[in-house]
Amino acid sequence: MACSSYLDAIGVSREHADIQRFEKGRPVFEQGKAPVAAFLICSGTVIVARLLEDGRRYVARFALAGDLIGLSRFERERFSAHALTPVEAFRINLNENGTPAAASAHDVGRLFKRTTSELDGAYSHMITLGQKRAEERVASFLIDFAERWRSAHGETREIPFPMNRRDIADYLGLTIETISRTMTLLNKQGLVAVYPNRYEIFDPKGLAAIGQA
Amino acid sequence: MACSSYLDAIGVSREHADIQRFEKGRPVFEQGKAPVAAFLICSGTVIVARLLEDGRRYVARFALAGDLIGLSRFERERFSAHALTPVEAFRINLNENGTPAAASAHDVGRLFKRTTSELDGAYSHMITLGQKRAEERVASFLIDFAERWRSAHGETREIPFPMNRRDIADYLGLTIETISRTMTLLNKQGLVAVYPNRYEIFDPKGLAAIGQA
DNA sequence: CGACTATTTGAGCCTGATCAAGACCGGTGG
DNA sequence: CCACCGGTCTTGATCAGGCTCAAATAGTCG
Repeated sequence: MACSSYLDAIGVSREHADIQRFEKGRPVFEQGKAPVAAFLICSGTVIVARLLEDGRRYVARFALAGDLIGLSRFERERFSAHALTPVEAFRINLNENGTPAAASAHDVGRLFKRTTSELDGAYSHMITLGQKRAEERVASFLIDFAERWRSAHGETREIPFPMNRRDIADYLGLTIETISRTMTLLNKQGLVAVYPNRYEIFDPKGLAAIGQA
Repeated sequence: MACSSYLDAIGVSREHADIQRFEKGRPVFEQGKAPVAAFLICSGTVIVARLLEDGRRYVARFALAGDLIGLSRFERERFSAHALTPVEAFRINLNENGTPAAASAHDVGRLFKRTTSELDGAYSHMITLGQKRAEERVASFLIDFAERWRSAHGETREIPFPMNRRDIADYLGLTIETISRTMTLLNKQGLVAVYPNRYEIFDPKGLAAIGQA
């Protein structure tokens, strides 16, 4: 099974990783509860989000096959993770310093490298949130997600939206109306074709030029 | 010297860490150049920022004594780091997987934990950028920075601004004018006293209530 | 003291939020 | 097969928070 190659990539052996299945809509872990473990997504899409006191929601990331979630260790989970589609994931038990139980120094090194690149991704997303206008945000999301989707699922012409507009809005710090309007705009410019639950990029360069930075 | 306790915290021994001094305004490392090493700030303040093609700037963080910078490993530095004040820092050489040369598994574990908490900080800042209004952003910055300043320099009534308004603006995704106006507002509400290069918090709870989330 | 820069303040505008319909889509049952 | 229904998405009109442009003021350093 291809999934075990993901395990190899972080240096966790099969016998330390239980595979777990989640139906669409089910929580993988929940904000406020005691942390259970990290999960290595094997198939499907997971949304990682935090709910603020006043009801606003902040979406931190969309995790695809090959992605690790639930690494940061605190007394309570800071985020909820939910399956946007049926999900298969390896459950990886962690010891109290946040490294996988039964991992070698070399493996921790690989995990560490992964974490620093997640950190880099987080900083990139901050730029999106702090400095970009609506059109730029949506364009970079469409490019970014397509790229990640393809690296997880292979080259496909069309990319699905496993998430809804609300999810995208909360991820990009915009409203659903602005997401919709902006996508329509990019559509009319002939850069992409956007449908309710999938899209296709016609002009990657043009889109990238807008998403830039 | 107190600084070496910072080294202990990440499990790097004195002999693997050269101390280096930077004058105010000097780069610690520069965007686009080949990465040199990580630095553990020992005294002073460092600003970590990225310049976008179109001239916009994004400030990722302000690093104080005890903070580590330059950990993420890529072919080229993604950020520049500059001394906002005179800075002393330990230079920590890294091997290609991004872990300190000559660190034990246990030490890498500690470093790893530090990185995950930096990641958590990054996610919190994303909330600030994606979901908060100007007043909320400035309030949380003032609280946050005061807290970090005090944990690095001890309890002081007044907190200095080692950075200028432009730096704060680029950190919060706002303009200098909005920073200025908002601070004046918080000032008039009696929550803080803001001067050009220092401030004092009068009502931590009230300020926190605004900065919330 | 004077030149220069950083910060504050002011006025008007624009982007994206809000409020409000309307269209579309998928599923269900007659 | 199609009418209906609930939710999601799109589109429209208006509003407001924060940006832009502009000028005054306050610091800073020689």
